[in-house]
Amino acid sequence: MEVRTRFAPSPTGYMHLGNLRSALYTYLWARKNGGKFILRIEDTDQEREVPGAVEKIYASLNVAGLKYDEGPDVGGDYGPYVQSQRKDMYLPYAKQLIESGHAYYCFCTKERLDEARAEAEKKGETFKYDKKCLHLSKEEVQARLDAGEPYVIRQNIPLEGKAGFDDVIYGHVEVDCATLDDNVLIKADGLPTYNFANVIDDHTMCITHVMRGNEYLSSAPKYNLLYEAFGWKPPVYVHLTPVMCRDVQKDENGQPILGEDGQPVEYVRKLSKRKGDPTFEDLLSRGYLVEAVINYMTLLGWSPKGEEEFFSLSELEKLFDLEGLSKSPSIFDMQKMNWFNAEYIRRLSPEKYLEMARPWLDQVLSEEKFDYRRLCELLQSRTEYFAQLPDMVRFLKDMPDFPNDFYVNKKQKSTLESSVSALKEAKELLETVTDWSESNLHDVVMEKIASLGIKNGQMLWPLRIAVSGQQNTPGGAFEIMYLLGRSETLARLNASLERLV
RNA sequence: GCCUCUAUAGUCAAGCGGUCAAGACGUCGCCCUCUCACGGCGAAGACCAGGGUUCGAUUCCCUGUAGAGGUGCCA
Repeated sequence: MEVRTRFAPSPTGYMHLGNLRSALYTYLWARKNGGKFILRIEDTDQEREVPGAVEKIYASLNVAGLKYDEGPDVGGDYGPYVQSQRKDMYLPYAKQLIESGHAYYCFCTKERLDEARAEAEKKGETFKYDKKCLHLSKEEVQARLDAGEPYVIRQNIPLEGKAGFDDVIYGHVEVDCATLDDNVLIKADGLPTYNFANVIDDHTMCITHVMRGNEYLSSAPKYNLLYEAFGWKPPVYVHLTPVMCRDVQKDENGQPILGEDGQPVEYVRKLSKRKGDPTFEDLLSRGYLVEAVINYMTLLGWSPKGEEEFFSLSELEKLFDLEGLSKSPSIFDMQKMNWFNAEYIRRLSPEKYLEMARPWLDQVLSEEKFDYRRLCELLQSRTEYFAQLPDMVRFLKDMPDFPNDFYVNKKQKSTLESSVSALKEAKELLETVTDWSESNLHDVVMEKIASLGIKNGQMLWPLRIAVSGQQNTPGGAFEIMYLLGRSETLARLNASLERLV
């Protein structure tokens, strides 16, 4: 049988990284088996509808390279692929369940239920609907329906016995029916709840593997009861762990709460856009590479067989398996994300790097004044993500203020005094130099160092400081001087020397 | 509170009864070196606790603890 998987987000906001990873695994499993990957939009909650969110989903899947075979904007034989457009499909199935005694009409008002819920909570009990409407006579139900009274349809869960299902990752999961509530299947507005729609849609769309977030693990037994009631074969369930984030506990003023040891109290929570965690789009806009994000996210919660950890999407399509999925939530590690990205950046061709770096360099420099090609050679191994670039090169445009003790460096045997004399020598020498190529600068300065009989660091360290104003720079003194050009270099050298004497 | 799931270094994780308990990020040290990176070499660092089962448990079972999820006419 053809494998059919689906990614079924609700259009409530952005593509966060946990969602991206679920989509990724779902996509990979379909590809691995030569099956179909389907996009379905779950928009049955009209109140939470966010305009433009659906388009964001399309766009994100598109840039991620997760091409779906069926979906709202690409069509397919099992449409529509938007739940609100499938509205009329659900009621007949619900009525079928009513006929077979697996569901029933309920006329209880929200107010009555809220009260009961509050009361149960006060007593420290779990609220369960009391099945009041289950015991209504057929005639009464019909009469109230005819009178146009608002109603919902509830699942009739047995009072006793067990309900369970089999999950590829978690094995057999089973609960007592007594702990399960009679969930609403069809809401008063006529739309199905997720609890109902997922079963109907997955079945009618012939989904073979239901891969979805872990948050459905505890309600899956109820869904299986529904499959049984219909006499349908349940899909293969694969419940995926969420992506977590470590954060510090804050009080109502946003101040960190300190523990007994005086350290902020940490806790683990799901990645959240609202709490400032990056979304997929955020990472891309900061200059992370799609391939790096995909690679890292895949490995966060899944492990391949061997030692290799760099994979392209098409390699993953062959390699991916369900066995390597982990059971416990994993914490998103920005440092490792950065490392992966830096690694991908280093593997870029110089041309590609230049192309990607250019807009970021343009924010502070201009290509007419600076040799971008040379600059990029220096920058490539130092870039974790492109958004770092403006800060890294700003000193080339404007000479920063810096304290004179920058010149003092024990390891380089550089002191204020040695710097003054070295810089004087350098100034004298450089003023005579006309061939401002990097190699010539190197040759003449090294020659001078040799003739003075000093250590390289005693000349090169202060020289680099004097023309860059920074202790750390991408590249050394020769590279910086070359990039700045002759007149700017000499101007900076003079100014720095003046401040020193 | 109740229900479900999870538990190997700071993080991601391999392991699936017998291992000196892989590997990667991060950290630290050394080398390279005019700085920072890159690169090379090396180091420190883990089986949540207590009971079982077994000749032998990180691995299987139970209990506890901790964390996560659920407990919605949200998904």
